Amino acid sequence: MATPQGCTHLKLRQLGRALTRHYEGFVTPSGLKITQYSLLSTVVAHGPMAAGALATALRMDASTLSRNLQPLVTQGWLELARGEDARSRIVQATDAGRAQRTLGQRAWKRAQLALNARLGAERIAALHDLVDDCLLQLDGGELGTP
Amino acid sequence: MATPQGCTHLKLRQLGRALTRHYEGFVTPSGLKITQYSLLSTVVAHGPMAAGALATALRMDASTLSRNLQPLVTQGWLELARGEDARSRIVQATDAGRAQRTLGQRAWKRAQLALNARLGAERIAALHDLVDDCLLQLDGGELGTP
DNA sequence: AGGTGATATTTGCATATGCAACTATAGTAC
DNA sequence: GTACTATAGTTGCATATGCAAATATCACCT
Repeated sequence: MATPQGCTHLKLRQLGRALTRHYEGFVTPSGLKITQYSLLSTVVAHGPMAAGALATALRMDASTLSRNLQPLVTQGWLELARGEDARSRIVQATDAGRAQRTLGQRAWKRAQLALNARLGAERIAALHDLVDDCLLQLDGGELGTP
Repeated sequence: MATPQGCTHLKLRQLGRALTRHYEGFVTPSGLKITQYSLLSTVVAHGPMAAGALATALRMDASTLSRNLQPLVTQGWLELARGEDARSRIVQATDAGRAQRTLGQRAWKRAQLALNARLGAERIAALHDLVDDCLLQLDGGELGTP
């Protein structure tokens, strides 16, 4: 029976920082930060969606999303429209946004393949499965708070 | 042969955000944010160390560390001293810092055990191993940049 | 219609993150 | 000993992150 040693959060953040450096090296030259690419790409892939739904999909606080959208709106890659419900904002990509996403996607693909090569595709696939499992578990009952 | 699907960085950040919420629920009441606890705990465990060494240990940019130290110095938990080399700053814990770390450690332990229970100790142990492997690989040659 | 509580988003505040440029010091070459 | 280079930290800038509170709107009840 394995007993985990050390802090999961710390380990994950360290790897996160390392991965950020890795991806930024490939993606930033295309004109997007990797976090911005994730956002833009999600909207393009999914189509117009309410801000709240986007935040939920990315498991991000709504206020964080609200601010993270701003640089992309300023660049003219995303725009906010009113939904039927006047409270909600619909996030949608512009033509320029779709074009930029295509650029970013190429850069992201190179980054991902380089990562697979560096760490081993098997290891990455295993990591993905494990992370997906954890996310599913955590999405369930929010019983974890004391 | 498994081919990884999706973006490793995005998955990891999503899990990171979820874990931050989980740990903060336990650790923040003790007076520290989880990131600050990691920093304080590392310094207490290791003893006085140069800022650069600490940044390297945490795989964090030196400028990020420099700023992250400030809240802890302000609280009187850490202090900066001059090293033999007048360029370097030695980071060390105060008595209050060691006491605060003990408090934080109890809270962290509860958070970690709750996480183990929630996700399964086996799964957490597997995740730790995988993350450690990745970190080792990435620390090697910085050949990943295009 | 008016009041009440729920929902969707944004703003205030504090912290985290990293790159590039800057400062200060050390080491080295001449 | 002065000039060049390397090293250690900090500062300017931009972005990312989340909680609590504020705002706007909706849904429902009376």
